[in-house]
Amino acid sequence: MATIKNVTINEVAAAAGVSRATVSRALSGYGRINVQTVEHVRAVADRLGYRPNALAAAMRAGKTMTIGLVVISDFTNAFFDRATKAIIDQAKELGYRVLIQHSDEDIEVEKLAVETMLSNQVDGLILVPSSTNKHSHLTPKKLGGKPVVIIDRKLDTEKYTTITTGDQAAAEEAVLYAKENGHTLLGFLIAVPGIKGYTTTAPQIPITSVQERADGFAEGVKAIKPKNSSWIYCEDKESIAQSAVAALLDSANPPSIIFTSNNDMLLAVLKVSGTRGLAIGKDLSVISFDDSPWAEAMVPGITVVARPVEELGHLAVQELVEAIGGNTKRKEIVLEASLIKRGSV
Amino acid sequence: MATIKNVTINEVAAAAGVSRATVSRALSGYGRINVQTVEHVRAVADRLGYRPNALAAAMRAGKTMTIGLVVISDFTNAFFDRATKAIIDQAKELGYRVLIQHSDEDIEVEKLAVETMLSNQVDGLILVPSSTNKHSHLTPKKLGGKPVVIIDRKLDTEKYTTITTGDQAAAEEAVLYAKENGHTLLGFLIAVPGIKGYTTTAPQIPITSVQERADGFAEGVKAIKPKNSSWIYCEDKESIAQSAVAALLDSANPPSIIFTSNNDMLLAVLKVSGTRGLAIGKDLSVISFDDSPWAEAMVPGITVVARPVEELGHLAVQELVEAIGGNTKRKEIVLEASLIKRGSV
DNA sequence: GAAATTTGCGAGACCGTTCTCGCAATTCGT
DNA sequence: ACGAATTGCGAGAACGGTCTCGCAAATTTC
Repeated sequence: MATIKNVTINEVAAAAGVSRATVSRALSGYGRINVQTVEHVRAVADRLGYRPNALAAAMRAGKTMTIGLVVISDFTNAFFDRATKAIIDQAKELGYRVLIQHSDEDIEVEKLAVETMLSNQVDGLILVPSSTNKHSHLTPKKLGGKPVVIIDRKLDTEKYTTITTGDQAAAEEAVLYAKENGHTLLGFLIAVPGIKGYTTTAPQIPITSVQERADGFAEGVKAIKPKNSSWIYCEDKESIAQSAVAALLDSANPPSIIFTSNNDMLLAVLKVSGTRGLAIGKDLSVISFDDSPWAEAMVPGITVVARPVEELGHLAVQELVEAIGGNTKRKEIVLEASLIKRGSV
Repeated sequence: MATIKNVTINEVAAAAGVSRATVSRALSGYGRINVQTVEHVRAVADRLGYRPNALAAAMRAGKTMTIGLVVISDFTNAFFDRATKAIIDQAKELGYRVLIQHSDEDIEVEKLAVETMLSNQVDGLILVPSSTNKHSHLTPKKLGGKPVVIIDRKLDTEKYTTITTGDQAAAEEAVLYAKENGHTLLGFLIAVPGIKGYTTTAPQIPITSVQERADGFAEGVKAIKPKNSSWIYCEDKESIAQSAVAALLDSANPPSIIFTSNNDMLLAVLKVSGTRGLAIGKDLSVISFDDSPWAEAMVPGITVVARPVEELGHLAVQELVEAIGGNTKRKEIVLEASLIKRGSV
């Protein structure tokens, strides 16, 4: 492979007839240096096509201007893609680069990813945690003092800056809205990572945001006292989800509206109702979590709980950069989610 | 910010009572070294929580095991998100990390992104080019000999390894399929970056994949000789796209089927037809580019040209890593796109 | 015009690894 | 038992920057 030697600061120094130190001063703009020298060095550097080695600078400075993002990768759910984009762009805005790894909802993969990030000397981490209670790899000692911002979910500790959305209130609001529209037979389809198949008895939910949604639904049910409410907790897998939907629809008291905890579940509802010839918004209503362009464009539009994804991503970077800058104050930020009413109810 | 000093190889060496060189040998497993020494050093390193500094290693080795990905960010279109995921995961598989920047279809941003990547000493680049003919920033000299793999689109040169999908054939196939279904009034809605508003006269299309789609459609039209075919070239923006769709539908000879060049355009068609009460698959048919979970789940399902995104991403990494390894042979890989027939026609 | 201050720049240490070289100690061969 | 080969390890250079320190020259001050 073309071993084209990179131009280093030494070559520039030699060509300009000055020392390395002077070149560094000229290009980085610090210390005392003659204006003409600066111009001369700049010209020579340009001519040689000099490109500073960010690695070397980072080593000396102890800062890489890189942040690590460890995120679930689940792209039926536009949430993490949009968050990722927001994070990358805001990071660029603040002069940072982003290194990304996927944890795939697996705590061991997450640990490895964090390890990789730290080994690459990221200045800080943004993390969607795979587990609520397993965070021994995130202690300040393990992180070498590097700050971390937790997004989308909470941990069972208050040690870390966390940015989440208020899903419980929004979930409850969704249920109340269903009652306003005359629904008294409710179905809930909750995707739960880590379980196999589906079950009607509430399992341990390892993700706080999902737990919040379930809690919010439950609060709503308590408030509106519907004729019936059926709950299914489901593995996040297309075929399983479809069976779960079928089970809901085939039960003795089938729901007139189904609440889904994410877009995967929503798609399962759409698919099954589609094959059964049930018209969404007429024969069967549905409310889901997380908005997307297609939820809006569908006919009828899907009523969703929309979360401020871009805001969350931007904030995460901002908070992280502040923490990198030395602000050790822990924060717990909860952004507001809102119900967007469309034709699916 | 907690300035917790990282444990370096020097501390490990001191604690183990050996030299730096021996620690390095013990942990990296090269050179001549006593087995017991290895065990001892390993134990000490573990006890101290030593984490090698990948930056320092990279500097010495001249390799960062990091690849740079410069991609358009356009997430109505799941294409680039899926590709990004595939690339990150395949890179991890091969021991590489991924640094990501968005070019937003802007050549200047792209240049800057490439510059940043190189400054960060990536071992190679995967790039979705913003421009067909502006690639002076990609010459071997500018890249410092680092290899690059171009994906999704071609350049007007044959100097680079390129991985694309055969969109033209698939587009033509889509048109033929429309005829089979009795359509003789065709509408084409092509998203063209860089133009303002929409136009019915064919503009310069700066993206080869989009050009291919247009060409394929045109070939199809030539082959089936429909009663009428209307073309609209459109800025990739929601409101504009909707006006364009309205214009198509309000024309003297409105199409019975609309072909869209991407998902943004598809969504515009769905939205406008929705508000007008036109039933997709009955009153109006549609075929789009790029498959997605929701195109499948909709009722009726959307007929699409599906491109092998994950395969493309995997291949891109594989080819790049080969090139990093020293394989200088340029390749031009074209993957096959296929028509997935659903109810929207 | 001499002392004090300021200016501009070079020498060299340093960041944390890897890896070559050479040296002493051990093992081997006959 | 003595030279040859092998083994294990330490010293130190190198990667490409940044930055402190100190020195000489230029400028200012009274």
